[in-house]
Amino acid sequence: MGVSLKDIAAKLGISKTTVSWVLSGQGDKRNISTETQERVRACAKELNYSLNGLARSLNLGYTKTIGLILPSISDSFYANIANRVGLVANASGYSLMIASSKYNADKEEELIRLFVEKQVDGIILAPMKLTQDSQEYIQFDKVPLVFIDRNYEDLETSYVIIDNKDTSRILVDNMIRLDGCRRVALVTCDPHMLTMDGRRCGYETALLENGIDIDPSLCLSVHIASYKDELPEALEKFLSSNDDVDGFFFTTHILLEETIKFFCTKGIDIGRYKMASMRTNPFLEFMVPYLRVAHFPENEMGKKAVEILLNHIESRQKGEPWRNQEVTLNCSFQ
Amino acid sequence: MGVSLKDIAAKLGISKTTVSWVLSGQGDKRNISTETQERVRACAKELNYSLNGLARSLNLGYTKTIGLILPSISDSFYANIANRVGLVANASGYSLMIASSKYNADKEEELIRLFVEKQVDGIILAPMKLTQDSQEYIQFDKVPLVFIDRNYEDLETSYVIIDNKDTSRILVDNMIRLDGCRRVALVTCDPHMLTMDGRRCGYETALLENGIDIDPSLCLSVHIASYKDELPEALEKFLSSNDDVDGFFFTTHILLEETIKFFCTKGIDIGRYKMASMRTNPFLEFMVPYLRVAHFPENEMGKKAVEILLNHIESRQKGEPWRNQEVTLNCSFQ
DNA sequence: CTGAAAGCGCTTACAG
DNA sequence: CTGAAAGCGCTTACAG
Repeated sequence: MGVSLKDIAAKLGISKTTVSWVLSGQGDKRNISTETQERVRACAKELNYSLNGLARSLNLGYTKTIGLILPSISDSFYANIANRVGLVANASGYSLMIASSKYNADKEEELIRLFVEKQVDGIILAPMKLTQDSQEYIQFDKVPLVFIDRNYEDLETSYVIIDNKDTSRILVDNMIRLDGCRRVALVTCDPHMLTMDGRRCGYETALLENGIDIDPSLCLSVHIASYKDELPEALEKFLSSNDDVDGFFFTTHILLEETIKFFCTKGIDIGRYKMASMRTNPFLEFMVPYLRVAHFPENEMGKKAVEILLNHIESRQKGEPWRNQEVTLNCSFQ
Repeated sequence: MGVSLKDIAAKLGISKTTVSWVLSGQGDKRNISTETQERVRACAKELNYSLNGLARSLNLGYTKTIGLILPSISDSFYANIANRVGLVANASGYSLMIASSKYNADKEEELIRLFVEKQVDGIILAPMKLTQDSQEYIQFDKVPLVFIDRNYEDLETSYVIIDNKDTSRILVDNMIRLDGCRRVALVTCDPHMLTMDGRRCGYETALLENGIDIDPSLCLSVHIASYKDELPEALEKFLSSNDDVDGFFFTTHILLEETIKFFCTKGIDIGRYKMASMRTNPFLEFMVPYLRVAHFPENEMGKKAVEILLNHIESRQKGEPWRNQEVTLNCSFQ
C-alpha cells in the first residue's frame, strides 16, 4: 500500500539498486552521478517515501530496537529507569520496546518470548522469577540480556544492581548508633523477592552487630499487590501491640509513603519515630522530621544497563567473544 | 543464524507451507494429519524454533505494535499514562514502543518518522508542536494517530484530553468562594503550551466571575526545563513583594511539589496559605493543610486512547471508513 | 557508472 | 491431504 523503492525506480526508469544506494547515503561511494542522486531524492520526497524498516531489518539481521521488561512502569523507581533507558538507547540510535510484567514471572516469560519474536536486538529485564533455574529461564543464546535491579547468583548474565544488604545495613546501623534506636520495626513486602530478602538481611545484620536481638514481632510484611489495603490494618494492629517501637525501617519507598499517609490520617505525630527508607518520594525528606534515606542511582543504573547491552549486541554482531559485566552501584545517603 | 521454517521442513522432509500452517494453528483447518502436526510441533520444540515476527509482519502488513511519544517518561503523570497504555495494548495483543520527545517538537517529529519506519500500526502522542500547521505536522495518512493530553483545534485527529480551562476555573472558584481567598497567585510554567494556557485562562475566568481583577504581579511563571533552579528564586522574590497573597494556584503538580519543598526548607508555615493544584503527589494531600486538587483520570485517558487507536487501526485494516473520536474526560475533586 | 538477481523468513492463493 | 511458487520491501555481492 505504501510507496516502495520499486515505485521510485519505476518512475525514474532506473533500478531499485541505484535508488537504494542513493537513499541509504551510499551514492557517492558507489559513484552514482550527482544528477541521478538528485532525481532520486526529489522523487522520494515527492512520493513521500518512507523506508520500510521491517524489510531492512529482515535483510540486515538487526532491528536497532531493545526491549525493557519491568514489573511496573508507573512506580517512580521503574519510571525513572525506563526514562533513562529510553533516552540513552535513543541517543545511540536504538528504539525501545517496553512492557510490564506486572510482578508476574509467567507474564515475564511470555514477554521475553514476544520480544524475541519481534527480533529485538537485546533485552533489559528486572527479573521476577523465583527459581534460579537457568535452563528454564530463558534462551540466553537467542538474545543479549542484562538484568537490572535484581540478579541471580547462579545465572551467567550481565547485571546492574545495588547492594541491598549493605545499603540497608548502613541505614539501620545509623538509626541505632546515631539516632539511638533500640526497637526498630521492619516494614517490608514480598520477602521472597531477592531484593527484599537482601534488605531484610541488612536490617538483621545491623541489629546483631549492635548487640540487639532480632524480634520477629517487630517485622511487618505485606503483599506488594495489595499493600494499600493491607498496610493500614497491619500498622494499626502493630502499633497497638508494640508501644515501645522507636523507629521504622522501610524496605521500599511505597511502604514509607503509605505509612506516612496512615500516620497523617490517624493524627499520629510522625516526629515521634525515627525512620529510614530505601528510596523516597523526592520531597518527603522535607516533611518527615527524622528520616534517613538511601537514594538509588536510577539514572546511572539505566545508563549502565544500556551501555552493557549495546556493547554485548555489537560485539556479538562482530562475532567477538563477550564477557558478562557485573555492576554493583552505590546508593547515596544524601 | 536462527532456526527457520525451512530448517524444520527440511528435517522432516515436508514443505514449509505445511510447517507454517501447523505452527500458526491452522493445522486442523487445513486438514493436516494429526501425526504430521505432532511431528512438526515436536521438531519446532526440539530445534527451539522461534517465529521471525519481522518476516511475518512484512508479509501481513501489520506489526501489532503501537508507538507512544511523551515529553517524558519519569514524570508521574506521563508514567501513569505509559503504564496504562502498555497494559491495555498488551491485553489486546499489541506491543508498545515508547520514546520521550524531551519537550521538544523537533525531536518529536523525528520520533514519529522513526516509528513510521519501524512500521508501528498506530501512534499515541502528547504533541509538543506549537503551531497548528497540519500540513507540516505529520503524515496523517501514514498511520492512525491519537493525541493525548493536548489537541489542536485545527487538526483533524482523535484525541483524549481533559478540560483544562474548566477544571482550573472550578479549583480557583472554590478557593475564592469556599476558602475566602482574594489574592490568589498563579504559579505556572511554559504558558505558551496549550495545556498551560487553558489553565491560566480558567484561573482568570474564576477571578473575573467573582469580581476580582487580574493582577499580573500575582503571576509567577518558570520554565519547565529548569523549574528546579528558577522556582525557589522566583518564590523568594515574589513573597518579598506580595505580602498580601492568601492562596496559590499551581497549574501542575511539579510546581506544587517544588513550592512545598521551598516552604519547608525556608521554614515557612504551609498552613498559612490556601492552595489548589492540577494534580498532586498522592500523599501531599495528607500533609498540606489547605489543598484542593484536581485528580487527572490518567488510567482512563490511557485506556481510552488505546481503545480509539486500536479501533482506528482495525477499521483501517478492514477498509472501513473512520471518524475521529474526540474525548474530553473529567477530573475528580475527590 | 548502473543493474539483474539472490536472499532475509514468513504467508497464502493456487494447483494437484 | 500436501506442495511449488509468488510476494512482502529491502540490501548487497556479483557482473558488466
